[in-house]
Amino acid sequence: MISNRKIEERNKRKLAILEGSLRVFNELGIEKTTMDEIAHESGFGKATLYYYFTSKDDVFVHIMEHGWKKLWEGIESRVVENIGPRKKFIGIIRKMGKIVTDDKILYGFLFTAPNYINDPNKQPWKIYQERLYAILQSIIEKGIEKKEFVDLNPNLLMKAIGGLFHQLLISNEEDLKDNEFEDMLKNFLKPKK
Amino acid sequence: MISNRKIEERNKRKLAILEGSLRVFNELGIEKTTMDEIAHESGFGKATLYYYFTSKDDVFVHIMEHGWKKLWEGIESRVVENIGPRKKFIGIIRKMGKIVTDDKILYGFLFTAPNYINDPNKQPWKIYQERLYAILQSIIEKGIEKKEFVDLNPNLLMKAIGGLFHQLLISNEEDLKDNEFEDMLKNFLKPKK
DNA sequence: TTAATTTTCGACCAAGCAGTCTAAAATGCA
DNA sequence: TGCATTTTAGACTGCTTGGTCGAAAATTAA
Repeated sequence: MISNRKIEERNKRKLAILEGSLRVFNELGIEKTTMDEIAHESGFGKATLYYYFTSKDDVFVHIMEHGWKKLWEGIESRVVENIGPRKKFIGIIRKMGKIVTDDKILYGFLFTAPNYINDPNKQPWKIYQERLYAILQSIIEKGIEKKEFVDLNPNLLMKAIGGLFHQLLISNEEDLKDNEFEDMLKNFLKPKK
Repeated sequence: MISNRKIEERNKRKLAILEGSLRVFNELGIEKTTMDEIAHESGFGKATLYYYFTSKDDVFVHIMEHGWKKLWEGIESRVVENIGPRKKFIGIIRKMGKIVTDDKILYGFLFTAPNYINDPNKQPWKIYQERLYAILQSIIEKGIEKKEFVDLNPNLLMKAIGGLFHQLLISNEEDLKDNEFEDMLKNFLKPKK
């Protein structure tokens, strides 16, 4: 029999293992991290890791999925808001900024994680990633159409924003002021006269 | 005795090994690349690799050093040119863009290579990297001072440019037009009114 | 041609590590 | 309390892989 409390405790332990893994992954890189190290860091025996996860890959996949899902779910509601593309875009980016800066370790890892898994069928986080990109892309297109954004190849703007975002938010500078970021963003979106 | 021709041939072979390594590193990632694989790809026996390089780390270090050195040397002469910061900055960035797009495989690898070497004393490419950053940083500061650039934290602008650069130039899009890139850059640098 | 030097390489070795096995400890339940 | 289930873990295994060895092949110089 599987009581609800039991399941919850199990999930807590899974999470503890994931958090420990993340710390070690982050410090040593995925490949240099051993399961023994993860076991030590998260305070379980190695065999216990294999009780909760099927493999090292499995641990990695869970971390990725959790992070991307959280990011997607954080902005999901804003997608259907009935406001102009400029406002919507800035709103979404700011929300993402908050989520990411709230857990820099996780997202620092997420955004720089190498292609550790090769099999595309075993990358469930990609669903969320692709949704996110698709949404942003479509907002950018609308923004350009309505002359609220600079008139550039949307694909390119998307990449630039991605780069900006990545570089700005992953940095562990404390002096990154909210309004500075927004100024820069606005500068980006400002249509040419 | 060591004839000049001999040395040159040796260097050619070293280069062939480095090129083979780069291909494999790029395809599989550094960690998943085995010395046997590199040997196969570059057409030598494994032991021969160790005749030319002392270790896998050594191969990696040589690739990094070669790439960063090339980038630095490509822009070095422009640093002392007697022109305004705005022009100088755009000139340098464009030159870097050319170098990078001319060897996307190398620089794609360079810009995304994980911290494979931990010992900071064994990262000779950092010299070039740091010089490059320092130069750009100082030009940005001058540009802001002279009101030729947007008035933002230089550190932040530096990061954004890095992100832009990275994302724009590494993409293997063929439709990345020169003027588009420049427009975007100019938009970035345009001072607020 | 022959002796010295340089270059090449496959077989081998040892370390490190993902994943397994077995059994013990803890927990739940009657 | 005693039985069944769940959870834990250290020892072990087998494979992968960085790096070495010793000798053979190629090249050079006389």
